[in-house]
Amino acid sequence: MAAALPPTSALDDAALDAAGPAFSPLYQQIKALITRSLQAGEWRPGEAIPSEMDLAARYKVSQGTVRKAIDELATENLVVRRQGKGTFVATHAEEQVQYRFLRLVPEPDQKPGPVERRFIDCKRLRAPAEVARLLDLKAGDPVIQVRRLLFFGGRPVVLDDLWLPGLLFKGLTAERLSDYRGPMYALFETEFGVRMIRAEEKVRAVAASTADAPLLGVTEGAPLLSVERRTLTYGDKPVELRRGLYDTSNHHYRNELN
Amino acid sequence: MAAALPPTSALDDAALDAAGPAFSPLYQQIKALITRSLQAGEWRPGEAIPSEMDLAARYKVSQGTVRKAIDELATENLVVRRQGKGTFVATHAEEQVQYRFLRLVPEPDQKPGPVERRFIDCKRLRAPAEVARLLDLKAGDPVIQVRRLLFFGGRPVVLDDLWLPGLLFKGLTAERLSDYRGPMYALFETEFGVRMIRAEEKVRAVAASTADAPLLGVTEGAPLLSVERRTLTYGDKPVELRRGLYDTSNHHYRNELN
DNA sequence: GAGTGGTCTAGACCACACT
DNA sequence: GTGTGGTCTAGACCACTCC
Repeated sequence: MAAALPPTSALDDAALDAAGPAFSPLYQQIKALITRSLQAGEWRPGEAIPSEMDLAARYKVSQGTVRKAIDELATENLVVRRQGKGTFVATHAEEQVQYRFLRLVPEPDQKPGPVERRFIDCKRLRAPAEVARLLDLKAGDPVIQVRRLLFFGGRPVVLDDLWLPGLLFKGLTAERLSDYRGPMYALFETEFGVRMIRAEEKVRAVAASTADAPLLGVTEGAPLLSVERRTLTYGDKPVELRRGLYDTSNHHYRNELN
Repeated sequence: MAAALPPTSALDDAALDAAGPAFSPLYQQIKALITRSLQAGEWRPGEAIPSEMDLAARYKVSQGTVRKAIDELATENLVVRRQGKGTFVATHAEEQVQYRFLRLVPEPDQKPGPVERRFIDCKRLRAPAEVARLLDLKAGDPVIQVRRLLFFGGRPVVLDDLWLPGLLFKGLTAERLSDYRGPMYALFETEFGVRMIRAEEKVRAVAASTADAPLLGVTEGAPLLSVERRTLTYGDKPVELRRGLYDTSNHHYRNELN
């Protein structure tokens, strides 16, 4: 580790004046360095990162220290370890489950039918104050709004409204969304270099509005699950806002508590 | 480790015929042994377990192996590590947050008022088929049903219905529930020796029924969040079934996706 | 067989809490 | 000071994948 400070090194007073503890374990520093390389695209999604021994040599630390750093990156789903092969940059493209963040599952008695998508709208507009605030933008900044339906077994179940920062997603059109095979987040990752890392969701029960009810094939006022998602990329920077309306007649939102 | 098999030890054919891989890392075996002691109550909730060095000596393995076992137990919230003090058996009694499993949070504009509880009912009955199935009981086995309301800032927000295996919770009465200060799971833990480890929840949007609406102070048909929880103890044994109805006018169900 | 991640060990030292 | 968990190291061997 040439650049990083050893844990016990003295710091000048100016550094100590800065906020936060002027100390972090070596493996945390290594983790931060690897994360920086991931963010900078030094290794592309799906590719292998250097082996633990290589990284240990690069950063001048022991393999065990690199291992602990990678362990944490793996539990945060930034990388995936595969014994005998290497450690790979996580991707939304080659995942076992289609939608990593979608917690909606069919009731046990339902047949898991095929999933279809229909993009209703994709337009550019100026960010309303609330959207701007949640995306860390200024009100009036360009944003892209996308509206789409998800069908399970031929029936509409999810109505999604998305807001994306216009600057990050230049050139996004309804056509590109429709043509792309695979999860939307995989397209964002490969075409726009925006990697969805984690998300926060707020779930509520709401009544179907006059406008939304026919799209989901429910009666006006029918109870729907409202799922507001704020999706973050590296450094907890928000890059997507999403409001989903779920018809939970034959599906439910599944969650595990630990 | 006297009893546990070394990772590479040969097994006779009968053992190989049994389902599952006939191998687990040493630290997993240690983890299982510690878990067994936790389950058996060798150390009570809130108490410290032996130090890593002591456990290493007891099981005849290195401290690092014990450490890895405890690390996993800590991430599963079975124990809590405190630097300089020791490792402690997790408990619902002395927690920073009142309700570890309750994901309901007030809207940002709401003042977080005091939480009050009101127990409406606590009766013994025979398990309906569905309840029995989910609790791994036989239909007709004795169960205890509890109904209660949670108030936030004086207003009813959560209506809970619980089903508990009658054999595990002998002597549970509405009075004991009302008199107890602290989370219900803490009472279960200290009075009945039943430790809630993790849970699965199914969330849906439903319309308020004629019977439930007045309890929550909403109009009939108003959209409510239905939260079905199945709570598990050691060995993933189900020990509680719970159906909550949440009024999400001023609160929401919060979730983090990774 | 070579290379990768996974496990296990033994020992050193650090940070923290109690006494 | 003593004891606890937390970090870091160096080396050995195992399990898996691919050539």
